[in-house]
Amino acid sequence: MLIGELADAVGVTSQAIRFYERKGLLPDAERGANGYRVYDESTLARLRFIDVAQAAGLTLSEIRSIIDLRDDGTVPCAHVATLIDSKIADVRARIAHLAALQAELEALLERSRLLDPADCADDDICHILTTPR
Amino acid sequence: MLIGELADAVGVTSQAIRFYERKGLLPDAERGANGYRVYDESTLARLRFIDVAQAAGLTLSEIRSIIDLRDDGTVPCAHVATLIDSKIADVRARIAHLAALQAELEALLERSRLLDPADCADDDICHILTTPR
DNA sequence: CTTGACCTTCTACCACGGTACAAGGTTTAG
DNA sequence: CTAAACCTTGTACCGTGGTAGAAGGTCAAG
Repeated sequence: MLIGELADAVGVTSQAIRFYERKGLLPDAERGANGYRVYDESTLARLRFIDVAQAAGLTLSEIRSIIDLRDDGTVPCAHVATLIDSKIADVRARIAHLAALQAELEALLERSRLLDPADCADDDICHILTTPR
Repeated sequence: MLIGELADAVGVTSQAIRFYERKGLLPDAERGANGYRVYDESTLARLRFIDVAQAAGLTLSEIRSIIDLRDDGTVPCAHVATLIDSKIADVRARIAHLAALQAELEALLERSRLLDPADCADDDICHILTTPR
């Protein structure tokens, strides 16, 4: 399988595959006589794994840490559970932050309905944002 | 007021102020005889505005769009209300996305407790992530 | 007169996950 | 024989919000 075929099979670009290789997410590819990268099913599986792991919100370097364990012969389950655990904490924190921001923005929008544009002084740029609560 | 004093007054670095100037968030500063940037209160106010607007989740280019209207002599209220409105939609979408991710991660974590590491086959890298639901 | 703390410009770099060339080699079909 | 559709490498760039450093000018205190 050539890089373009692999790319089509997984739904990424050839460049992305080379990028993953450079980042150590894929092993250095076998080469044909012409220097072209040649792939088998195992790379297909690994790319699908990368896809699944990304969908689970893992970064490429986190995914790499899993793959590295695997390639060392270690079963990465415990590490993956730890990653997922801290990712959950991370997501929760981001949700809390965004929820607070949303409440703030809704209050601002409400205020923008109550304030009169004519009261918008030049030196505070925008009284919707700068009027103290 | 020199750039360092202004920076200290607002709680940002001198470099950040030069950065804002380059990005058009601050007017090109007046210069003293020695070439140093010299500021008055209006820049202080503008920096505080940038701070408030950033806290409201606006990007620097959105903030710039507000400032540009102001400098054109337009009262930016309607624009700001629009920005806030679409920012709310944006934040809501991100929260929904993160909430789905959180549910997914929690399901994965739960599964990691049920699966046996010994079942973790070599070719799927990590059965916690790849086992189909 | 020197030392230290400022200031100036310009350039490069950080994470993140790629994308977009350019300049060349190969392969396949017509 | 040529055109297209591949492949190779290397490098630079995207947005976001800055930070870091180099190489130099200025200013106040002692």
